[in-house]
Amino acid sequence: MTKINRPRGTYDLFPEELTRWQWAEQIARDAFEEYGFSEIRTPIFEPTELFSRSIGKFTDIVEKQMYTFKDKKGRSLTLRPEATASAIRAYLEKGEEQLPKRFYYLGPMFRYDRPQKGRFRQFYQIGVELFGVEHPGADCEIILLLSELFQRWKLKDFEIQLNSLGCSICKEKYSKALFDYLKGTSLCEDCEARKQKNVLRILDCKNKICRSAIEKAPKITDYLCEDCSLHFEKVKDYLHHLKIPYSLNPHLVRGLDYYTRTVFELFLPELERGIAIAAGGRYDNLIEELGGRKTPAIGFAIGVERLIANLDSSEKKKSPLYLAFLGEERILKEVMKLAQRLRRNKIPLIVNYKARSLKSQLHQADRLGSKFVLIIGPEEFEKGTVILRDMKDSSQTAVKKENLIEKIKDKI
RNA sequence: GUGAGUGUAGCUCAGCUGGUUAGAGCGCUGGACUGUGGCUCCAGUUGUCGCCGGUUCGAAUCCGGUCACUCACCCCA
Repeated sequence: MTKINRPRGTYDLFPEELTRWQWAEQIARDAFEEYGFSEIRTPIFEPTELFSRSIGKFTDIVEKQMYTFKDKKGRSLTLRPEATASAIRAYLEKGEEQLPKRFYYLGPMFRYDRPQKGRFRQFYQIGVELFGVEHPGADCEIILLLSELFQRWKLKDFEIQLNSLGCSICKEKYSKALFDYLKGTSLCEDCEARKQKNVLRILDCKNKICRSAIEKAPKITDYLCEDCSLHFEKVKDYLHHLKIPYSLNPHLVRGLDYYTRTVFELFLPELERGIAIAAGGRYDNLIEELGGRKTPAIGFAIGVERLIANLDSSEKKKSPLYLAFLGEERILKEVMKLAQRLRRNKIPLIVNYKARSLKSQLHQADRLGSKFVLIIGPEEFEKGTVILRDMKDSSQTAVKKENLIEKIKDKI
């Protein structure tokens, strides 16, 4: 039979790697709870329209990266490419509750894209959403939380880039100004198209032609209305006050159309070609656009694969005990009974069932990383004892079965 | 979507410009060591040479196509 392989852009996680994932996830969960965020889990697929309406019809994500399919009744469904829209949908569907609301989530997202380093078709995001606080303190708190997380993950060397896109009026005004400014300048093919559909994205283009065209272009922060400008000043002020370093990047826009006012991205310097490892921003119009009341909101998402790839702490998994036996069936049965007793006392262990040389059993225990091995052979069987072998220093003692649990418990 | 590189044993890879039995290390199993791992030595074990087609007396090797993986562009977290 021919082997079946995993789909392109996906990967399998084995126990060795998962200990790092679990470590990182636990740190995130703890931090979120401390900041008053609670977990939310939403479906992995949603009506296609949820994403086309929120992310923006002319974004790459919606135009060419979604896993969209029809179910048996002909409904168009899409594997979620991100989670903000889902969180809002869930919040609205349950019935808008008292604000503010703080959610966090953790789970796989899906984008049909050519895989490469740090980019997968199924990838994990950890993120938070805060609904219902317009105050710039919320922006600061969200960025503080993000930076706190990276410190706890022992990645102190990050850079947070910050910008403000303003409200829809500022955005509109600036878009026009930028459009006018770019009239007559030649841009790359993609940006020529963006000019019509979404001018702001040109700021983000890495093409040399566009970069030089943009260099002297008006800055969006000069086009903010009084409220938005004040809001942005406050955010920066609070960040200073809390000593959270950031750098301003007036070219920072996001790939999703729903952002307003504060936007930010987090980079690690070691990461070549500057891909963001986490990003987020405010989306004050989105909840309304998805059918709710007008509700200010802000959030971020972290790319977990990119995060894990930068962790160096290799948390060691503790290995179970290994039960070896010598002789025939009745001794194995004795071992199985013993295993049952030990497990009931919460001692993790692995039983060897195959009657093979003690040498090979110890070899296996060594490979598995067991710190201790229990051995029962005919001799021990007769005497009602068990040999407890410490793999580290090769010392071993014969222990009466009755005392075994105690003995093991203070050793491990 | 565009471009480049790579597909040979479970893993990492060698195999020069085509030549007959396709190799090494690691791993795995066993032995030296009759009930004691990690070191050493010895033996054994493992292959549609990614797939399809072409050139040739002969293809892992050359050519075309195809698929997969990796990396970069693009995009994004």
